[in-house]
Amino acid sequence: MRTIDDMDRRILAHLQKDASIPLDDLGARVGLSRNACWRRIKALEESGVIRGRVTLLDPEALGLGLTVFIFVRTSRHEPDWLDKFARATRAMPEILGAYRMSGDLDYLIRARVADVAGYDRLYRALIRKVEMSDVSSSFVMEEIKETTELPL
Amino acid sequence: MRTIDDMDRRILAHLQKDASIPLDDLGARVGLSRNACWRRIKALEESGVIRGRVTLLDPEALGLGLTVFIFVRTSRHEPDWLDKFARATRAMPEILGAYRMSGDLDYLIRARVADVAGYDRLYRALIRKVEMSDVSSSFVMEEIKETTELPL
DNA sequence: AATGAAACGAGATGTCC
DNA sequence: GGACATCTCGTTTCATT
Repeated sequence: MRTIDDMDRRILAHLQKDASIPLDDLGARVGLSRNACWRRIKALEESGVIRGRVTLLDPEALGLGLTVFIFVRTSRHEPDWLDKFARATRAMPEILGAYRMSGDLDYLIRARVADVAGYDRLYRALIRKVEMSDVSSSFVMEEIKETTELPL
Repeated sequence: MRTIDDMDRRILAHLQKDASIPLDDLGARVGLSRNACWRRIKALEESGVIRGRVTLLDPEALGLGLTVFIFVRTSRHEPDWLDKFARATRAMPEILGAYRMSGDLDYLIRARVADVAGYDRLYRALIRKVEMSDVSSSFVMEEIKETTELPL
């Protein structure tokens, strides 16, 4: 794996905020020439530090005004169950995140839907696909922070 | 606000996955000329549907192997407290998401840290900044799904 | 081994029909 | 939607330290 130095971090910090910044500008900001930047970025891509460049959309504008967290407990702890759960959540586009947790909570799901009716559809589809003993949901009233930027 | 039709959705679906796709390829995939694609994208940017283009990084490669969810209850419900909480979470780069919730849970925080020691530092920094009556955390054992793609 | 200057070429941008 | 001209910017080459 590539050793990431301070200059890499500075470059990544900028790219995390805005991937469409020209190499000239980026170089000027971090104090490097255009192709020194370019070489580092390419190396970071090849080593897998950079996962990709994506376009971020406004959920509100797309009619996805409601974020919901779904807390799941299950009595079934076979690997088979996890497999089914993983396939189900990955196949449902409303589900943005799914996590197996420590503690007494077993699984946590983060999803985006239009409204409460949309949540209900998601909920029904989910329990139809995977057996769950205890499901409780909590709606996001206010999104205080939401970022894709990792701490560097 | 702009009305988003089916063609817009198809374009956005591709851009959400990969922002660096050439306009020619994008046009071929959705069945539109490069020019038509370009015009739509520009309109979607100006109307705010497209928020921006960012680079996604690999947390593991950056030594951020641990995702943690922090559940917060507070006895203080003045707008002043929320203000302080919002400023604190926004200022802490380890915190990727912060939400005011419905139900008996008051606030939920999603964060990325290196390890349990890193979590402890974050926890201490947080309670030093904002008064909280009840904080409990749960660590992510397995990231089953994590995406920035919204359902279209 | 990493950098910078310069040249090259692909693709984005803007305008025409 | 297509065709065009222009120009920015990613990419390659090479010299330098």
